[in-house]
Amino acid sequence: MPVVTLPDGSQREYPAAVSVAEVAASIGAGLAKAALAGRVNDRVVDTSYLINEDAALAIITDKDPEGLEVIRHSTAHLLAQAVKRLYPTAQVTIGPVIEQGFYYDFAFGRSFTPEDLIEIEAEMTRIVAENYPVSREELSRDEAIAFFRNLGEEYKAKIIEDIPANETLSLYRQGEFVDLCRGPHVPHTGRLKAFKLTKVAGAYWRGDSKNEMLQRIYGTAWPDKKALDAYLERIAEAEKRDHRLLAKRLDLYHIQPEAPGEIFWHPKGWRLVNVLREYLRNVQQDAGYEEINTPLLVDEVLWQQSGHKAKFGNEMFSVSSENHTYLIKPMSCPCHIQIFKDQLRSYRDLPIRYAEFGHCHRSEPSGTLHGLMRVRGFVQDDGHIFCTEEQIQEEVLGFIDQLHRVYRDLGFTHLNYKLSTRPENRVGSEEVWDKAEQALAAALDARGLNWQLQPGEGAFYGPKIEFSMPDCLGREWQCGTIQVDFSMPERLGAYYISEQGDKKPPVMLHRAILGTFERFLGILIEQHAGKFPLWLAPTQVAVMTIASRHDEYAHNLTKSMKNKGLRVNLDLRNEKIGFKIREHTLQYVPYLVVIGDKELEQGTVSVRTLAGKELGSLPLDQLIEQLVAEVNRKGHDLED
RNA sequence: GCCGGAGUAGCUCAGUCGGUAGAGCAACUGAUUCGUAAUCAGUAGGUCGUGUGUUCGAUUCACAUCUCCGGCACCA
Repeated sequence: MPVVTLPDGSQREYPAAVSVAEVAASIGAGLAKAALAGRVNDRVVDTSYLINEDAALAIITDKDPEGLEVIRHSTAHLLAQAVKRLYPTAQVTIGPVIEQGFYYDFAFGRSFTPEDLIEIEAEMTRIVAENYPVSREELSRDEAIAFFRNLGEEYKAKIIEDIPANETLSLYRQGEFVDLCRGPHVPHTGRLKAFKLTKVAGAYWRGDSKNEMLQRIYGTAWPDKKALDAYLERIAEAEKRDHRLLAKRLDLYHIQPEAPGEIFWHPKGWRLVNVLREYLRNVQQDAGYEEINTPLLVDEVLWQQSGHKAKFGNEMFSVSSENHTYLIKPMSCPCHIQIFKDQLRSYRDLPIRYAEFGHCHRSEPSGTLHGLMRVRGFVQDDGHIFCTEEQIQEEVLGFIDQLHRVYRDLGFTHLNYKLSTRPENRVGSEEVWDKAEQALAAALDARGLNWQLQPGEGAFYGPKIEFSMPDCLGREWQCGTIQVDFSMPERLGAYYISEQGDKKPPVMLHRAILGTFERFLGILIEQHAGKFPLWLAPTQVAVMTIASRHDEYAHNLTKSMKNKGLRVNLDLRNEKIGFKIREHTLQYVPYLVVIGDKELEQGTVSVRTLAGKELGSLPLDQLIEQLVAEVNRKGHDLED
């Protein structure tokens, strides 16, 4: 006599074991129709699940996040069924739900083409129309292995072999198709109404590049057509923010085949870089850093000592001259240590903070290059803090605060925090790694930040906090970082004299706020969709004349504004004012100044904002004052 | 690096089932001196990513190669 407790607290008693679907039906026909799954005592189960003792139950529909997940998971099965019908030699492997959709990996003799996707999708629609019930059955592990071997599904059998022998596995059957799966799934294939296959790609079996490559098909699925269309439109909109497109339109940089992964910065893009650089100089100066500069080419001997050569030799560019091989620096830390150890340091000197806008190169694999986000030549806002163990906590906290200030100034409100811990390939003792990892975790906790652990993802010399942000399509990129390093100073023979008079290696903190100017600007462009706040905008003001008799006046006021440090573009072309307004608007210039007879007579300027708001005529001095104030405010709200 | 897709004028794209290519915008020239998102007319512009092969003939077919795009693996 199970008693079922519903989310509103009400209870229903049933004479015998009852399925989730039957409970839903006993509540109402609408709910029975909408039920996709059930949550029984916090476990998500099929609607066919039998409740035989007292339990809490929530009926899951497509309004619940779990419901959407079930839909996507079942759509992955639907995809696999369609593929098996059309291409019987394809073998199924795994088909998980991912953010916004799902994928399924197949082992198949050839690649799927975009044309195949259309046919597969049509077959999926057919299977939906055939409306098969989705049923669950259980098998022992060994039975399951035999079952899939018998079907010729070698990959599935291999997956099951990795599962402990005593476990019972569940299979899901819909029509002729059977797949190993934990579930739960929708009750009928007819419940899958809105899906789209989005792309094909290769993917390594078990995620290991030593293994063969499988064929992965990605798709997305939603409760109804409207939600699917809304999603597709959202993606299309997001793509318009892509920094690669905007940068072309705004004339910021280009890349060409002779220098893959290297940026040709155009004047306007370089202005952005310089604005950021000057801003960071000030921030770092305030935080007690001294700016230094170190060589681009350094003898490979140093990289051997530091450990870089052994771990990352393949990714470093090299240059030979006379009898030496020089490696182009992939980072600046060993060089900073050279400056530290160039004189005898005392504990009284610590912490020593060095900063460098370090121009580095890394020979990144060709397939990874991506606009400004992943390049081979870049400038890091690199910095190293040499300190004692006791000073670590304070320095890490100070850095996090400093980073937050910068990100806020630049218009970011949200970033993701990750703690990456010891990788397999590493230097330093376990004890030292323990200390370093704990120090970073403690700092994150001290600031009350929500962070995610990434085991094994740390640098070879130490763990790191990663500060990352998503691009316009949701791909995450690491920007800022701080890393604790107990090893490299000692490897390179850097010491200070402690209070007790003995030589000790300093702790080294590697840190970057932006990470690299290139990647950060990519994110920044997408964040603002190319419409930069005044203090960052490459061109802040466009001055345009109505007729050539206004040229001299326009020249003079442009000069006055430039003298106040504003970046002004003077447009004297013989074009109609509407044409000029349009062009500068499309270039996202924040302030447009129009000069005609009226302004000439009154000694004023007519001002219009990028958003199309007319500020009317005002004296030049007043405009300059307003703009300079806005620049200094760094775009923080006018209201506060 | 691996799998797949793509590369035609400065940009966005059309086209050629093998007979050396076309539009819009931009550029240039001329006219227009104009008040808040496109003034009009004309001109010029391409060894169809690169190389090799097949062919009477290749931008089109084949092979190789480079770069870009989407994933995968990588990311100090």
